[in-house]
Amino acid sequence: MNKKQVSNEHHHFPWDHPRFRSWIAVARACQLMQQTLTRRLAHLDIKPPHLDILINLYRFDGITQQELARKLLVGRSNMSMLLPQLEKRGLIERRGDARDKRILRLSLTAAGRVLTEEAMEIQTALIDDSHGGAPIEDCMKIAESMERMIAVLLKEDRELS
Amino acid sequence: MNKKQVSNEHHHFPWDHPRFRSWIAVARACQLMQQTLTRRLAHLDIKPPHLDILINLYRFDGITQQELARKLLVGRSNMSMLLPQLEKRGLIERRGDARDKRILRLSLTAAGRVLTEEAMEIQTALIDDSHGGAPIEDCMKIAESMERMIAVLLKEDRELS
DNA sequence: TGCTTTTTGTTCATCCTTGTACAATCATGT
DNA sequence: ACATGATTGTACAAGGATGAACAAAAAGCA
Repeated sequence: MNKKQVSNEHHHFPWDHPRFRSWIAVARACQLMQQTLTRRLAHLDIKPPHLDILINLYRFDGITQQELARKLLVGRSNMSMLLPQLEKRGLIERRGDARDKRILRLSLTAAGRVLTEEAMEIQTALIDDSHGGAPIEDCMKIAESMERMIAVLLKEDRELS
Repeated sequence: MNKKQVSNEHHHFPWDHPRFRSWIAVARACQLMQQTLTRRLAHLDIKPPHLDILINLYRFDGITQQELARKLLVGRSNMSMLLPQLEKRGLIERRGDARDKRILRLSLTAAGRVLTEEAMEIQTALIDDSHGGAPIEDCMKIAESMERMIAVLLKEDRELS
């Protein structure tokens, strides 16, 4: 009659575990969010990965490619593929560092800043839309859970390197 | 001194909005989860997309490629690329339907079922690990929030078609 | 100083994902 | 029955992400 008995029955399928079901929902929501954001950004001719980059350049002017890749949880080679595109479009600038000639410091151009602000408004509008007026406290709770998970998973990452 | 005054100041940057910060955390957690799962599944020679397919075949035997693609929120062409691989490896079977010759009905082979069970254990273990003993009620609350978002975003999807 | 190791960014091959165009089959309406 | 439109799966080209191999530059150390 207690919890242990109930959970020791035959139905040990993953989708019967609350945590599993919950995580599947999170993953699907992320997926849908990406797809919807892709559609809403289409007229600006950028995609979510580009926006991630632009937002970080907006916040952290002069960041390096390495730091940027680490923040976005992607490989350095990914930045090497995407950043030249944004540079050619005149949205960002890459300047070599005087002290360390390996480093390229990134910053937004005026045009890049304008486009980033426009895109960020689209993203925040989408986030507000999709949350459908859910209470802020729920968001805070979710953020805490997610940040705990991120910490755990990042620790596993470090240990492998 | 009240909340309204505080939030009406100059700092209308997205990352000052609780919902925005919360969603970024969700997205990053998903990303990390995928990467970690990829590593933990490597020795089975499958990746998260394959596991998604296998789990759905495990649950819904005889599903069609179309239905599978819809459940996974991916395009039909994606299934056309991945399923032949799994079929060649002897993990799944594709049989034509008698009544509707367009349809291919999918099912797991014995080997596929074994591998799926093994992979599902890895995934549930990872989910449990990463949640670090967080209370089940929190997971349920998160699941509810995410499912509400999914409903909203899916509705926008339908309206576009 | 000179040698080794580490860090930073690029290049390349590979795979995943998408969208479009297409062929086959079915459903619908006349 | 027959023409039209919808649905299902495939083929192909294009773009994004990854990891490994690589060159240049810096840091550590004898």
